[in-house]
Amino acid sequence: MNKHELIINAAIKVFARDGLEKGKIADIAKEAGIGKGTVYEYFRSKEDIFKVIEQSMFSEIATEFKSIKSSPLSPKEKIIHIMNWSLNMSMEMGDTMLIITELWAQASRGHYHGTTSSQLVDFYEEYKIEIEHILEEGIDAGEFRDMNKEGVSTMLMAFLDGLGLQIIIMKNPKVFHKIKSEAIESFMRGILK
Amino acid sequence: MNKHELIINAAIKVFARDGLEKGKIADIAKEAGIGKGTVYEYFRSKEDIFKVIEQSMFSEIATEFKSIKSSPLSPKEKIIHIMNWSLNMSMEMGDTMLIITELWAQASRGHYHGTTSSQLVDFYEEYKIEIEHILEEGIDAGEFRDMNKEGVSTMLMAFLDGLGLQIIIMKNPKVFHKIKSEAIESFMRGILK
DNA sequence: AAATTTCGACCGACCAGTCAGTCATTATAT
DNA sequence: ATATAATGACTGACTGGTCGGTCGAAATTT
Repeated sequence: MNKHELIINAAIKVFARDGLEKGKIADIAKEAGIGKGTVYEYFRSKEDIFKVIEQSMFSEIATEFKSIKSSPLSPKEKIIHIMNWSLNMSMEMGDTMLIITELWAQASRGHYHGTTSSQLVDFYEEYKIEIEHILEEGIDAGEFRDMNKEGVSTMLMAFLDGLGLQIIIMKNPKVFHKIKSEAIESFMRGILK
Repeated sequence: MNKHELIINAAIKVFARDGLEKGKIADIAKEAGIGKGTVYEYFRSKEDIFKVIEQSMFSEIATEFKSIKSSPLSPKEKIIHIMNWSLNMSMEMGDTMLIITELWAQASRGHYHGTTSSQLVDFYEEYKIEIEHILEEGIDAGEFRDMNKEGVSTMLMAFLDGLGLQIIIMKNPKVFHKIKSEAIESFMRGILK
């Protein structure tokens, strides 16, 4: 297999298990079945490896959003689709999802270190606006009640993050298949006309 | 001031700024205006300091819940009260709240390290049930629609966590005062009869 | 009330372990 | 034979935790 990818997959496993700080380069190398030095043939630093993982998560989300945006679904269907997709992703992505909590922790420290905007913050800003557009469409189309769009958009993202966290933390992801439909139902009731 | 408390306050600041791993004992000591050795007169280890902070967060929440439970509020009012209180806490607690993301990251790694249940997981389990009771009361009283109580309870907690995260990450907490009422409104619409 | 002793909170130099990143050497491919 | 890739022993910076020593205050003796 392509070494680059091999290292990334090993790193995802190790970071998910031990976190970004405690996850050792030596362990990533071992997990990938290569020597430690070889890791540095493909990546400048540990930070660099993490950045690539982060990037691939964001780009997967970006791709999905683009496809939703250009789909012929109604606003209501779009929101339901986003919720379904996001929750399925939380349930299926396993190790990669675990890394999101690392990103949250980093972003929360952003205040202090003058890192005015982490990539994650930019991400939230961007998709908040995307969702606001969908809500607007829905209001205009008479599907949704009138609402504070920024509020509801923030809510939806908060909601998906929070459920993602529950899924990651709790051991029994099967329960969530039952919960998912209730969650979507309940959220939609809150915004439908 | 009481040294124990002095150290804890300094540690909250340092952990919020740098995280549990990168936050140095030397910095905590400097922040507290004492020598490094003195820190170890009051705490066994860095881990120990963190545990105390964690504990105090949990006990604050436990106290509030106990008071809600024994209050004469209607189920609907109880849920609204919980949402208000939780979101205000996220907005006002500042540094202490930043530490919650560290807890999330730790808990998410729990899978691997056989730490079958972190204190955080136990916490979620417990309050999920508390909320289910309130929902049940509300259904019986005819205030709430019939619902999958476990699903909605999980949802509510996910929702509060997610909004807490948004508040922590985004720079402008003022926006949330506006959003808060919309969030509560929208959630309640989802479960009211 | 002055001198002496005891006490323990406080301190920071030090130690031992850890780990990211380097580089001389070896293995492999061309 | 040369170039390229892979390696892991090595290094140096870093930091959690230790411990012998300091010093002001409280207790005790004179």
